[in-house]
Amino acid sequence: MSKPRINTMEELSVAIGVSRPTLSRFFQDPSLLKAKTVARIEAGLAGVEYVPNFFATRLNRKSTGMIGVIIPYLNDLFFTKLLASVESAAMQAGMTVITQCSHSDPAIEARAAETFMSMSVDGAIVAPLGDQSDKAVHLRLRSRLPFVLMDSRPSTMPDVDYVGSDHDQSTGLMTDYLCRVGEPPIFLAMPRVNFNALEREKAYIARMRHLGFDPVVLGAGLIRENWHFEEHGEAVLEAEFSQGRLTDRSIFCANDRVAIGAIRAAARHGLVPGRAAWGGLRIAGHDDYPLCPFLNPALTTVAQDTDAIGRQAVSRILEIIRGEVADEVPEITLFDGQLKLRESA
Amino acid sequence: MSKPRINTMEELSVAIGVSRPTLSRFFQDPSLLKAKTVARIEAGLAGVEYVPNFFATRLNRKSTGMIGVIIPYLNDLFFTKLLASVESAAMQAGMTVITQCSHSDPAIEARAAETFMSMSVDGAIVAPLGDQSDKAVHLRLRSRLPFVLMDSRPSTMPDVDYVGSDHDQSTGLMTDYLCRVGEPPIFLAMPRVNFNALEREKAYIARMRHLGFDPVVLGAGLIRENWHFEEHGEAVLEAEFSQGRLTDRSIFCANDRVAIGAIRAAARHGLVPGRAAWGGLRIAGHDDYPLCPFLNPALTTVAQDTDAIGRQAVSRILEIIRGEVADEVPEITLFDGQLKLRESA
DNA sequence: AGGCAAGGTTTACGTATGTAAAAAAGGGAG
DNA sequence: CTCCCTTTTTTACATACGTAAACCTTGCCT
Repeated sequence: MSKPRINTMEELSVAIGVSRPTLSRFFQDPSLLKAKTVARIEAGLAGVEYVPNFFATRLNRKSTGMIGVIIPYLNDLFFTKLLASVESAAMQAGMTVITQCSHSDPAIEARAAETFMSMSVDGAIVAPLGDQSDKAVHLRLRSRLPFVLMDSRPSTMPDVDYVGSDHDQSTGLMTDYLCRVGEPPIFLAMPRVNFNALEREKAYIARMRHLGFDPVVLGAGLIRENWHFEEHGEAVLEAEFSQGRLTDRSIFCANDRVAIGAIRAAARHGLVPGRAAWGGLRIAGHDDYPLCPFLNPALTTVAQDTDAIGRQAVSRILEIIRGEVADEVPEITLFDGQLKLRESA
Repeated sequence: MSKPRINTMEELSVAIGVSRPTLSRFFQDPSLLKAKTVARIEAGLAGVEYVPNFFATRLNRKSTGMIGVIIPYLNDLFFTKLLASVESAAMQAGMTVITQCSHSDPAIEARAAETFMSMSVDGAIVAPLGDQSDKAVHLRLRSRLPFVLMDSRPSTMPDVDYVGSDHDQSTGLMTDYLCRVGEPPIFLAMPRVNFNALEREKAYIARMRHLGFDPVVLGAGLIRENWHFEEHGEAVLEAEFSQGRLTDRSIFCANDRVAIGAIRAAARHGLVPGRAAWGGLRIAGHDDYPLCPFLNPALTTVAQDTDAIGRQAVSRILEIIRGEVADEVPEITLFDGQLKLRESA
């Protein structure tokens, strides 16, 4: 019942009665052939089990049609959203995306980079780890193939193509809002797993100073460098609330997952953050994690435009691949954040 | 300053002064060579920029050392946890994982399968879509290479290797618990995006009958086939609560994301689910989504052992790859769920 | 010194396809 | 019917490495 299996183009050519080079052209671009020939090949193909060999195909081509993406961490909906956006844009451009997750381990990140070079991907989009990232790996990758950083970047690589959010703007936006309608906020820092952590902290401090308030950063001391953000947020605020401190303050969390932990800590102490709530406690986040609207209370936050970031990263890497860029002129694209006013602040 | 770039093994062999076949053996297994030779090659390699060509390497090998994984949806922490577990197990076995997400689109799933066949992955682990999945695609993949289904499976493929949770057990566990300490639960169904949705529903009904209670399934009518689970849970219960119905009942949600929406709906009506709470409303979930402990109230649920599932899927595919199995004897491995008693029920 | 074994080198062929150039076939117009 | 143009086939070579067999070194042992 099953179709006869054919392993090589050679076999296929005798089975269909068309020459192998013609088949080769057919698989690359059927429009190069006469409609009649195309029909004949397609008919033959329908009665047969054949898949062209990926490796042989790419071996002797200039372009592999693949773009490699490295993300630092999988169990975070922010990165999955970003990845989905990248994949969608790449697919639309006819590219195959190879994703590797570095699992917050520099060694794995390096191995992924090695794999990409070995596979001659047409370009690489990398969301780096923080200081742990081996800069030499990024530089080596960049020297070998089109390369763009995404989501966060080291301050030591200011001259590399980069697509991300404007954290001065987004953090400023939220700081402004919180100052305008209530007590100036305290900043609840996040683990320093990437460069954004520090960038947002700095942006908050700068904005507060600009507004004439004293910045206060919380939780920077006991920050462990891991991805258990909720735990971190809860632990820091639990320590405060249990001493009766901060129960009527405004708390701006470095990201939504920290804020989720913060809200949890508040709940354990019978506190309900939110403008209308009794007591004056407010909690805000950053990123617009998909679950924000469903939290209790719904989390006020500032959204990163992950869709735009993903699309722009792909669009930029395609430009570089196609050589449509002046060399040595890296492009930095920053997207604005958008205020999402909900219940918690 | 940068090292001279070398593109082929041939070039490398003249640069180092070792024959190409020797280099080939070096890259595959240095232990085949004398320590002195290995040292010489490594020294040469250190002064040079060379990465073996992935495609050429795999072209003429029997094994590619890759295993392909298809997951249906990225923006769900359950699948990312599962994927992380698979990747970790595969890496430990020295395999490279190629992940493709079908984005809940059968066409993309088919394309991913095609890619895997084309790349001659050593085996494929597939978490299928629901009824939309093209069964022919799975069967074709299975006929070509080692294949195991993961997480959910169609009832029409009972004779295929499968690793997942025992939903009769897990759903029964929660049903038992809810019946024992309170009002028999209503079941809040989830969108039918995969086969687990229906399987859990059936398991609930069977267990309720067995306990002598009348099963009641909610939300099965307005189920849209998409992954907006939280929205679904909130909408269904909003409709009930706003009519004053179900406010003192036990509600067993088909998964945690539905439960998150359910809790949200409750909160909007001033209801706080939980055993100790006033009113008697209880809400429970399924899966142990990573955020469960941080919800307000913390969600009582039954955990799937994603780590075991991922490891077993890899371990099984490796068995098949190595031919350590009697043919035609598919293995079905189901892991037990574990009750996670928290606050909401 | 001669014999022997281990490790390396040479040589040659295989892998499945891309690609280019020359030769042949086909089809339409005059 | 013949010429010309387009499409396809033929032929040949390229891609980067795996693999096997025969040959050559080297060093050790007797």
